[in-house]
Amino acid sequence: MEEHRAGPRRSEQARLAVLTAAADLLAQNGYENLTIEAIARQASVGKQTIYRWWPSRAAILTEALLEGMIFRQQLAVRNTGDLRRDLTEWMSRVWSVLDAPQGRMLLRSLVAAATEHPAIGELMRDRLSADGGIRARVVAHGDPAVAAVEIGDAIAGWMMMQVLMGAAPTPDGIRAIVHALVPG
Amino acid sequence: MEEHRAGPRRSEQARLAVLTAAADLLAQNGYENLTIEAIARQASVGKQTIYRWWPSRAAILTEALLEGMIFRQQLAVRNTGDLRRDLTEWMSRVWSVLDAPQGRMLLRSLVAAATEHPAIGELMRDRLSADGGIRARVVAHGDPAVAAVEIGDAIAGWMMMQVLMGAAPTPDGIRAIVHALVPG
Amino acid sequence: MEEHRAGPRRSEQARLAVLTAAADLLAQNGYENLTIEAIARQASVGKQTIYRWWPSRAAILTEALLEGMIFRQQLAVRNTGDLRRDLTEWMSRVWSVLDAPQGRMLLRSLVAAATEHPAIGELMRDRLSADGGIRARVVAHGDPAVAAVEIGDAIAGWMMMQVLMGAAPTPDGIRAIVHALVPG
Amino acid sequence: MEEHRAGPRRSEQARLAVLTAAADLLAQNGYENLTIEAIARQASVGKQTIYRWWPSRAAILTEALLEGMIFRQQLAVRNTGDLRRDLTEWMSRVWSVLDAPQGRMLLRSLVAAATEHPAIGELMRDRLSADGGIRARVVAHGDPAVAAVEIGDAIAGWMMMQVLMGAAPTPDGIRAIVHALVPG
DNA sequence: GTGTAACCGAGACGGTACGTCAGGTCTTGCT
DNA sequence: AGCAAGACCTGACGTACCGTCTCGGTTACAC
Repeated sequence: MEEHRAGPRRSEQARLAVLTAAADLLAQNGYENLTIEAIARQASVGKQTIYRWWPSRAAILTEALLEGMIFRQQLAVRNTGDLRRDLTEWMSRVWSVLDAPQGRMLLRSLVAAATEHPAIGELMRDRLSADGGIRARVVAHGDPAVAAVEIGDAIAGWMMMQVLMGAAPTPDGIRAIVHALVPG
Repeated sequence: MEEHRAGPRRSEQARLAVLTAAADLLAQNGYENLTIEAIARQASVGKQTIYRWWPSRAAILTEALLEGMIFRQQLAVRNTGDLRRDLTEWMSRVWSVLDAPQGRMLLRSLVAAATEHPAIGELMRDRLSADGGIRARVVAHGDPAVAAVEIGDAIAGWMMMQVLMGAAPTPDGIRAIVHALVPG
Repeated sequence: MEEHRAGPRRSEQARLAVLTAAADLLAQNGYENLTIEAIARQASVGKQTIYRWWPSRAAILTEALLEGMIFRQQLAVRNTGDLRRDLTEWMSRVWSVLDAPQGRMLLRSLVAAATEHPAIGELMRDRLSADGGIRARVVAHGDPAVAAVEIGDAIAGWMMMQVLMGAAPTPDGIRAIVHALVPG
Repeated sequence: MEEHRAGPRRSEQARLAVLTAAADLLAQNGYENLTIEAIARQASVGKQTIYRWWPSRAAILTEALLEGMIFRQQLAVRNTGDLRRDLTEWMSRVWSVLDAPQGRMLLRSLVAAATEHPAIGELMRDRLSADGGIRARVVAHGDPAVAAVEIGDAIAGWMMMQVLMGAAPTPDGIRAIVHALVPG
């Protein structure tokens, strides 16, 4: 049975204002400088409204990620039949996004958030492991299902590693990792 | 020519006390709760002594890593002739270290620190990419030099990814990623 | 029209706790050793609560003075008809207060505070210049109104001077200054 | 018998540099902002040299006062035969000195220093109580010796009071206090 | 309609940590 | 042994946020 209750329901407007503000501030200042007070200020929302609905900074970001307010792009992997070429091309596109003014900061921030909240790690993996039908193609390629998952993680992990080291991945690097992971 | 100056020199005792305290507190409380004040307290050192010599929390950790106060283990990759088996065995050993009471927390903390300080990312890569002569063996295996580097990063990145997602890597997972990266 | 605002009001309890703590610590340790942190600690109040409402140490003392938490005594000048005798007697009483265990320290502290905050100087003048109807009597005595003010300041200034020099005023000294200022 | 000792004697150059620096900084920044470190820096002197020879900030100022580095002016009271006129004229001159750019700050600073060190109070009294032969003239005027001292203190105290209250003394005020203290 | 209970914005509260400044002591190499 | 330089530990500074709380105002269902 549903619980019936008087009074107003949760304000969708406030919820969206918070998520938007959080996403904006994250891109501008990085995770370390993302404070609840700043989010409340930017969103013109009382602090209590935030504490009422979200248990942590990371929870806000998780929701913002799920709402598509961060990493909005749905980068699909094309299918030309050549898996290596498709993956290489897809990774290049992902990198061009991350190299945009605040892309690096954003990814670094999300990694930081993930250290506090595994769910964010999973969301990042999903965004960075080229999941659009790739798995089936990897399996079709000859690798068993379990390897398909691991290969996705390796791709995502490799990209994270580059960002954490402040490295700018070269076309050669991308080609090499794809060749190593997906034998022609 | 050396610069000669009168007056007291930097206190090696204070330096080591700070690094030790930082390493201990990191393992106990995680990076988010690692404060300069706590380090100073634990090390019986004035805050100013820390601010005089280190520009940031992350810089302290970098130095502690380099001094071998964190991840002390020198996990060598054995050479039985079978690269896949050697790597698999090495990764399992690394994992058993990370699964020790504070291993996971430590790695997560270092990832968080790396988001603020790329040098820490590089140090982690070195510790996690099985660099002891592996590169030569990978090259001997048929992959070009560039791929050897990328494969190392992929291994390290994959492990970081598992930790961030809170996943406990299975023997199957390890075997799969090694198979994917190092064709028999 | 009054300004209406939602939200919590200023806590009177915190305000009084701060003023009381400040007065106590002043009497115990002197102005030089009166720190905001000690006041906050003693009053069980956050430092920010102090900084929110008072711009300086001296402002806290001013308010404490006005609230009668320092120099609580309302030392009235009696009127026996003999102005010289009344003033002499009043100054002796003031001195006995200042000679009490912490009286000297308190006055010295207030002088120190006054060097940073003229308003405290004015409050001290009021407390030390025997203003209760004296002015009218001085005027009635033959001195013009302006001189009445100056005579009050001279009395207060003389007492401050004695305290600053660490001197213990003698009955003779008091009698002499009263005679000099108020011709019989 | 004199104690013979090896090694260099106290450096007069360092001593004067410290006193000069202290006097300059006092006039510029006020007593509250006069720090040992700033004096050492300004005087190009090691902190230890200061701590070796002076027990406190106030002791430095006392010595600087005695050396005539502060309130250098020797304001003499003239003798035209009219004591009231002479005192009034002298006080006006003192005030014009105190009203010079840093005069007020200096006096306020000295008062603050006196709260920590009675000797400074006495030095100020000497400078501000018109001691040059005035005492004899006051006595000759008919007041007993003790009153002469008190009258001097009252003059000095009155001036301090004006400075502490941030008041600008008017010619009328000066005339009034002189008339009150020195009956024609 | 009218309670009434939960929502909302604002922001004060007791705290913790920040990064800086100065205090007073100690150490080093020079003169 | 005095000196300039400056590292050391200590502790206060004034600021930024934390997470909790208290206000007045505003819905929106339940009676």
